[in-house]
Amino acid sequence: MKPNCTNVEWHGRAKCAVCEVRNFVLFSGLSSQELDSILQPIDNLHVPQHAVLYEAGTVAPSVYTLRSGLIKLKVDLPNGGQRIVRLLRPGDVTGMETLVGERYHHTAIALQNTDVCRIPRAVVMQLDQTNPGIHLALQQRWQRSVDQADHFIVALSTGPAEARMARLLITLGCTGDHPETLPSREDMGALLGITTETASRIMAEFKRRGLVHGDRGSDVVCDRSGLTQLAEG
Amino acid sequence: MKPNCTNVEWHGRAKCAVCEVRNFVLFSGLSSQELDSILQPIDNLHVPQHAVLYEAGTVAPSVYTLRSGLIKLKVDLPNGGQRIVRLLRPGDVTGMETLVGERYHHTAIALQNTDVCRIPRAVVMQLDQTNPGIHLALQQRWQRSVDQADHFIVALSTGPAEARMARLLITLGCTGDHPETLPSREDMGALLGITTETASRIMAEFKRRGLVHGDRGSDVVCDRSGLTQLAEG
DNA sequence: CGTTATGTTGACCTCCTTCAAAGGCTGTGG
DNA sequence: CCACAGCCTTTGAAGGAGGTCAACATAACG
Repeated sequence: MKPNCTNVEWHGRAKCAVCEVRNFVLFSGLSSQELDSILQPIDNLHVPQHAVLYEAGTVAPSVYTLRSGLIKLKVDLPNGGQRIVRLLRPGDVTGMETLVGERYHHTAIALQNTDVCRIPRAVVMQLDQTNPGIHLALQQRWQRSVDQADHFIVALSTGPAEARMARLLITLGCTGDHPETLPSREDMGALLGITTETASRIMAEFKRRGLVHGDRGSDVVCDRSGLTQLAEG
Repeated sequence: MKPNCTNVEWHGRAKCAVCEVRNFVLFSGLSSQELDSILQPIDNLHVPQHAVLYEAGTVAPSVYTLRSGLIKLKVDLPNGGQRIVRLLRPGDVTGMETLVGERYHHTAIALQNTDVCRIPRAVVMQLDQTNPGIHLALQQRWQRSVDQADHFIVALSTGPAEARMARLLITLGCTGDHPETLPSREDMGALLGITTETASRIMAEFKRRGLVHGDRGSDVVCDRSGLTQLAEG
């Protein structure tokens, strides 16, 4: 049986386009047979909203690429709270810490219904050694993690809460075009290092000022330029 | 002429012990000649306190390893302020973003008198391809950057300012044993996302409570257990 | 020495947290 | 279908934490 990635009859295959691993492998000049043997161990998983993809401290040698949805990486604080340190969007890779260590450093939880590919660490390591394309892609993913972490420090943990919230909405891709599904107020708080109540108050104020228009529920459309202005002040 | 790294007559060679690049190269089974040709382009630089090692946005294909001293990586904020996103200590590597892009993402400034090795990116890339040991070391360095960035989010940007300051002192290795040279109050503020005044007030309060004992100037000895208790509350 | 950065302290006010209560939305069972 | 429970969100009031602005002290430096 062919692995999902190369099986044209698999219904979820359209989303593979964002999978770096598959893309690089496909263009690496391997034979179709070699290709299949490499891709075989790659599992496609559906992670329902609020489900845990992996838990901090767990030993499980797998790397994940996000095909659709939204995932938060959080760490639990000694006082019982939590702090979200990264948001994963389609195309992002997570769990790379298992390439150099054995345990996950965060707990990964789906904020929306999400599809991921689970790639055994051995597969990544093998490809990394034999395929220069994968090698570069891996480095880029690593750097991307660093960049995203830096963004959390600079944009989401610096300045007054209002400006941070504005930056969060922009980061989430809340444009004026299409409605965007936002995280809960609690998660917003954990993202920005503020309380749930403050997050709620700020969002309510944004709605009153017309910076976000709520088409009922948590689906909103944002005033990009207005938010950008707030983000800088 | 022999490169510094392998020249036993070079006065600064003692500090090479912390240099991952050198260590891995030395044990890679290369001939002495090959070794020299690889290490030749590696420059040793002294970076005086307050000097800029590299500037954000600059194109300069070099990676640096820190041999001694302390360096801050900062980004400039739109409002004129600055935010420190990482601290580099001996053994750390920085500038790895130039392995996958061309520009530095931060400005690197020495907080103390510092010694670094400047390694052309081409050297790193070549070693990365030919030497599995270097390859793993690189990945570990990348992961270390991610871990440190996460630490800045979780420990230095979460909770009340007092707890964050306590965590900063612990992070800086302020034990009860030997006196530790601290950054300026302004830099502490940029590290924690608070104002210089608040940083000063908290440190003054710590001294009054006997959590840090100032042997004049910015050299202090800390009460580790007391700080640890504050850091968790 | 004066001059200039850096650290300290005070007063005031804003922002954010805390604690509490009330309002909405959803699912479930009668 | 309705009632009710449970969860999330919103809002209020009060207090505390941190920011701002300003004065002053102290140390570094020519």
